[in-house]
Amino acid sequence: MSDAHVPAPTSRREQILKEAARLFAERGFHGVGVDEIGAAVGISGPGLYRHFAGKDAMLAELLVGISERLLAGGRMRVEEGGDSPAAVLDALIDGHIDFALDDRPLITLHDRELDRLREADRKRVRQLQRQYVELWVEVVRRVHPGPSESRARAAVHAVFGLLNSTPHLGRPGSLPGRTEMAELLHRLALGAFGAVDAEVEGAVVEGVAASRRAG
Amino acid sequence: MSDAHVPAPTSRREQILKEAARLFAERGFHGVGVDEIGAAVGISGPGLYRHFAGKDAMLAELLVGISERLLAGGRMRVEEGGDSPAAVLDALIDGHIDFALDDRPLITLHDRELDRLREADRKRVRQLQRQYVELWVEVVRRVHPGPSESRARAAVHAVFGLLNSTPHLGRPGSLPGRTEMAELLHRLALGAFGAVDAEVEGAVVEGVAASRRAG
DNA sequence: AAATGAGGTTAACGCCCATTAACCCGCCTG
DNA sequence: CAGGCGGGTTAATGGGCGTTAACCTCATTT
Repeated sequence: MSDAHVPAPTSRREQILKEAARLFAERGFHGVGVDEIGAAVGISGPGLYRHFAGKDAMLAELLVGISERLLAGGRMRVEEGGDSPAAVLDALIDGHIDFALDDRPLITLHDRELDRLREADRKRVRQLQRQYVELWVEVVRRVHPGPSESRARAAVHAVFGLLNSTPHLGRPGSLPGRTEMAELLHRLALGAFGAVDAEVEGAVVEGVAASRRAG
Repeated sequence: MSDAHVPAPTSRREQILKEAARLFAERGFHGVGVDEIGAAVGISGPGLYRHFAGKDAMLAELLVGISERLLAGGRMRVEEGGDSPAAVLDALIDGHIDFALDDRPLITLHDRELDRLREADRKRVRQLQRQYVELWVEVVRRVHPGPSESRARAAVHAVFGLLNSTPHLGRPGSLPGRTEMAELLHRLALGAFGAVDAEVEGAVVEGVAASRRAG
């Protein structure tokens, strides 16, 4: 999970990153000016250059950071709950939900502004993302051995979309609070995964039966 | 409002919109220049202003257009298959999947660049989106009467996230082809909705039982 | 007490880019 | 064949914005 338990210097740097993340998520990387970011932390304009090489550097640090933390968290959960695959999947889902609910701006940036990065950073982020996906795919396939790998991977992508849907919410009040939301998302994710190999009543789909035989 | 109901010449204008959509989705609204859009359709630069009032106008027309078509399509399906709620939900899901799979750029823009619109257009788009969501909520609640309205709405949002996940795909080849993908997404969506009120084995959640009694 | 450096400030520079001006050409109508 | 006018072109304009320069001021160190 997050390292919130460590007091953390909460230095300028981090404060800036936090505000920048919020602003980037709200109005897009190109849509927010350096002056705005500065204003958000009380200093103004080029003062940011004492802490970062430039606007791009902030985005890069944000995206690499989030990807690393997601992957690290996922690996931790996989190692810890080694007994039951289903329990591991539960843990992965909960972890991702915590992330989506607590760090909305970052989740948003994660798949919105990736292409604004320099080649090197972008490759690194993509690699981390891929590893995270594959982590999930392995666990999902242990719980649901039926479907082919490509189906499992597609399902994982889709469930990420589901879990990351919280940023796109409507007006507050029309939706459940955080704890109920977390529980609901968990259910939805499990329900989706469960449907990957389940035969929809009455209509057995060829591909599924075939891949199950091929196992 | 738009004069889209007129058959439409299918000419320049639409060609421009199509390319603009692609570019906006790829690099973001602020990330793509007018000259690029022009180049994509063979003319260059300010020639676009013979067809649109400005860059903003293109985005506005794209977003309003997509929202209107989604809502119109949804309403049509609801009216047509009036017999079984489950059948209507199936139709809604299929319709949305077709959209997500065929008009990826638009789906992306749909929830990425909404805030770049002028107040009036943005309000219109949001209203259309809300109506579309409520359409789904009603149908879902007919199929799954248990959960509260806010839960149903959250579930709909989440399933949208699931269905719209296709743009974020990895490298081609690691994922199923279009027809298998459509079938898989349909299953996942149904599985998710089915899990909204299903009691996860062993653990009955208070809220669900309560809202079911309250009907 | 002088020196240093971290962290700010405002002013200036320069590029990018949307939009506008001014001008052009070919078609279709009268 | 005159005259619009739809659809383009290139050049100019002007604002926004990232980045750099030059300068300031405390703390802390020596």
